Amino acid sequence: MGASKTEHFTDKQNEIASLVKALAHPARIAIMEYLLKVDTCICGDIVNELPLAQPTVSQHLKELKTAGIIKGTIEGNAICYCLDEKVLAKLQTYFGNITSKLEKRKNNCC
Amino acid sequence: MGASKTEHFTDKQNEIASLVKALAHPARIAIMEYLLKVDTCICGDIVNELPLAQPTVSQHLKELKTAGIIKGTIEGNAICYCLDEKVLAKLQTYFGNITSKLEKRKNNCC
DNA sequence: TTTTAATATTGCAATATTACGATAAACAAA
DNA sequence: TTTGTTTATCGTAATATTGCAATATTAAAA
Repeated sequence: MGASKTEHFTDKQNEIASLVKALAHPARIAIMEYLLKVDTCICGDIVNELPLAQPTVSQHLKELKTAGIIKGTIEGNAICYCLDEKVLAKLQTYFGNITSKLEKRKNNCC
Repeated sequence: MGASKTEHFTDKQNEIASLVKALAHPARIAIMEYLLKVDTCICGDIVNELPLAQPTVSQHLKELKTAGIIKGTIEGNAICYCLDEKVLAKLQTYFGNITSKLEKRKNNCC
């Protein structure tokens, strides 16, 4: 086994799980935070920012890109990366709905 | 390898990554949504709600519990599960900060 | 053209995850 | 006590993830 049984869940559940999975590693959280910090697209120095070898960083970037969290456009012989606002807004909305539903209910039985 | 190099990242980055990782599977998203839907602690029928075998569900519940997303209290010979509002609020705040920072910057160069 | 710099891909080893049958443990009910 | 119900754990197979050295690719610069 080892493969998730995605076919049994709703599209929305699979979508959220896949977005969240793309961020389920400290290196990818760090990449997102770095792209946020520099406050612009960054062309180049992502590898130098992380305590990981270049192929490893490249792999993490690929996962973020595949999930849609970041976008990368070729800029000369470097690549310009930035965050996709829409996709991150999706996550914010999702967790916002969850906590607002939880706040409304005040029967905290546990 | 296969093991994440968590020691190279900040505590906060590791914490968020670990929370997010606990939700990085459609079954665990489904469990969270079910606990939200029933609008109370639920004692029992989580296994019946999911298209997975009982040991598999038990394992997913354990991961959610270890990460702190859910709490489980023994209730007779059943177990009463519910969401931990505080932990989910942490995620909401995190993604809220990210999107609000992204919205402020209007230099969308990509 | 040759060199240099930036990024991607390949291949592989170590480890983690997912899933479930079998079984155990805990406890209520008969 | 025996039985049934609920949940956890063990063991194991299949698959995925993580990390990096080696190498390839791409394009600017010399």
